[in-house]
Amino acid sequence: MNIKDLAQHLGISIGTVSRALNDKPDVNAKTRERVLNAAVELGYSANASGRSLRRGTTQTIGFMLETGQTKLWSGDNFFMPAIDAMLAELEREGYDLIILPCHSATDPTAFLKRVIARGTTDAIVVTTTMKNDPRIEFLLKSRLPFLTLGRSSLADQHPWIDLDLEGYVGQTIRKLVELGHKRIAITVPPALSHITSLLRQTFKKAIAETGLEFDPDLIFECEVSESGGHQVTRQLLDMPNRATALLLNYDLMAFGVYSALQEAGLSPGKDLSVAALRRSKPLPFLHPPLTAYDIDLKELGQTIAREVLKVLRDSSHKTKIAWPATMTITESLAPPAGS
Amino acid sequence: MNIKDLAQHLGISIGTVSRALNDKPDVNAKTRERVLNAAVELGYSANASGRSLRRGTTQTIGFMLETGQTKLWSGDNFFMPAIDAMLAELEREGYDLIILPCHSATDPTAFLKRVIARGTTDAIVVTTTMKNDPRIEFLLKSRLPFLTLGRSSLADQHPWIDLDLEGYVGQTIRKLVELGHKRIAITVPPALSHITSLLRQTFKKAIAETGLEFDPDLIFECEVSESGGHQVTRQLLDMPNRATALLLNYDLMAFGVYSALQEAGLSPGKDLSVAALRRSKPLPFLHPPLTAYDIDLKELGQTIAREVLKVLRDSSHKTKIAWPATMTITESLAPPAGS
DNA sequence: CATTGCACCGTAAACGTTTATGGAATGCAA
DNA sequence: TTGCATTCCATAAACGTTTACGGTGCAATG
Repeated sequence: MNIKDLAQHLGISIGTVSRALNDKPDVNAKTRERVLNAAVELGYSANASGRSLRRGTTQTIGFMLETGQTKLWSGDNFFMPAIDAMLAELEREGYDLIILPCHSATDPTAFLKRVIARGTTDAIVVTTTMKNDPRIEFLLKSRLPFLTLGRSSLADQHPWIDLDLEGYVGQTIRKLVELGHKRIAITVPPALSHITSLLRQTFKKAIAETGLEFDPDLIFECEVSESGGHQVTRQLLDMPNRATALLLNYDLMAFGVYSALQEAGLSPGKDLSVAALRRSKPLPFLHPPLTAYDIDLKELGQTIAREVLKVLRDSSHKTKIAWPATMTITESLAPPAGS
Repeated sequence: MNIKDLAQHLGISIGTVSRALNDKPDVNAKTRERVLNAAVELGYSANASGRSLRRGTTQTIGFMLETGQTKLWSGDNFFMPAIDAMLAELEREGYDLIILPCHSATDPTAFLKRVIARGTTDAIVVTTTMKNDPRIEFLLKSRLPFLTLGRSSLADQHPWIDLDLEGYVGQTIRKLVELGHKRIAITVPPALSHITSLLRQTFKKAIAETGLEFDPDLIFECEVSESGGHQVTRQLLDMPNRATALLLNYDLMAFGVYSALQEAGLSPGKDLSVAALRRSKPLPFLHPPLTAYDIDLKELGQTIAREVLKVLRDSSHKTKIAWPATMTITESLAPPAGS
């Protein structure tokens, strides 16, 4: 089903068919209608290769995903609701979205290089951005518009959207201090990730701003999982001058935290205040429910879509968005035991 | 960076460059080497549109995903490890994989129609297959090779790979009967899904085969979530002649089951045997650990990739695979309380 | 009636590849 | 020397679009 077939079927030239389908001038209203009807009737859609070869544009946004990653930005079903929202937003502007999965064993930069050279997308959204990310150096040299989810060390040179972790940390700590806590702990993922150093710095800064004393031993670098939470809690409980509040960088760790507390005859909230930076999943069976930040993934997806289009249309546009979220405070936060 | 640029840079014709890059004959060994070196040096990859326009093939497999779906085949991070394995397998054969997300509000059949008409992929993998699935009727009429994950009512006419739920259910029930259980319950998702009717039939058949009496009241149609599990357990405990074993179609429901049991002063395993059909996530903090089927997602991904290529190369090839899994039996299965 | 302007349409070039075809150069046998 | 096969390469067509350009027919205008 070519444009040629369609033209033949209608008894007109392919030029006219193309103009009719693309809302160009120089085509009679009746003819246009005939063409449009025939197109839906025969199920014609312009061949993607032919069109983009001629146009020099694919009308497609790429969303690069590294399979085998389970960091803050990629894990679980975090992306699905955001992608759903992106799709709706992009469709209104006539763009498609495809997800480009990069195999865990292939070099992400080489992968990007091929994608760009082949011209499969007009712009690209990059996930799981790392602090020193070779992909970004490469993208900056290329001409392809891109937007990162997460910040790299070159954040000032490229458009990005990131969770406002600084904000979440600061707000939580202020709340804890307000409740009377003096020794506050935090978990951070193992070194590689940009998040690790960001959290470390932010935590230190936030503690300093409240006038508390900063103790590096209260930063726990640990596995991002349920058992990681369990382990950290055991460590924490064994400390001589132990913390009275714990800030988790991943909500599911709370399972481990809660169970470790129970094993020690302690209860969350009362004996140890617990909060998480981002709620990745509703956890209705944690008692008490967990204090955490709820992110509006739908709105986030919309924003990602809008911003990537802005960058696409104006390459000088440098989006920099620290994404806000609202903390839902529950009984997992309480004044420290002694007070 | 065209093939023309590359040819000019080397001082030879584009025809020779193309032949060199594609391992065709009629090109001097030295010339070929020069071309290949220049290609990597200048970062040349053939433009996708040009190539596939000429070749009539995109060397790409599509993986259709419906965002906003959280059924057995799509939810959570189920796909990621499988896709990772698919990528590795496809790469060896020179194929790429792209994920095609379909917005929750757009008609999946129309979406497919566009994808096919535009010729974006050479074959397609369809997920969240439903019992009466209009997508499949359409795909059967089209010429595009496809493979479904899950079975439709037209399963005998198209290639599919599906979880061997019949096997899992049968094996579990035999095990329970062996332990002495006489009244066994099962949960099924709300009606729409193919899985619902499949599970109903399979359950009935498996019960009959063991010689037990079939009681339709022991099939609980409920929400696929933690709170769904909670609700079902409450219902179950309130029955006069209550079941002594419960088979969950979704492992995370176990959170709700366990907590409802505890609230009633009962304990999982001892007072109610609990098993799940598929372990979607390790749940280290359930005590006792949950009996469930563990699926080898890596091998599954490899198989999906291999089979879709078979279908692509031989359209008469009709893959039909009920995917096996091994049950890990724990103390969540025990003889019924009275025995 | 001749001229002009306009609305509409067909023609052909171009996008970046691949590949069938032909042709130049070389080597070798007669 | 000629003839012929072989090796290597250049040329050009083709894939399905879009779009600049020119052309036709008709109405309006002088």
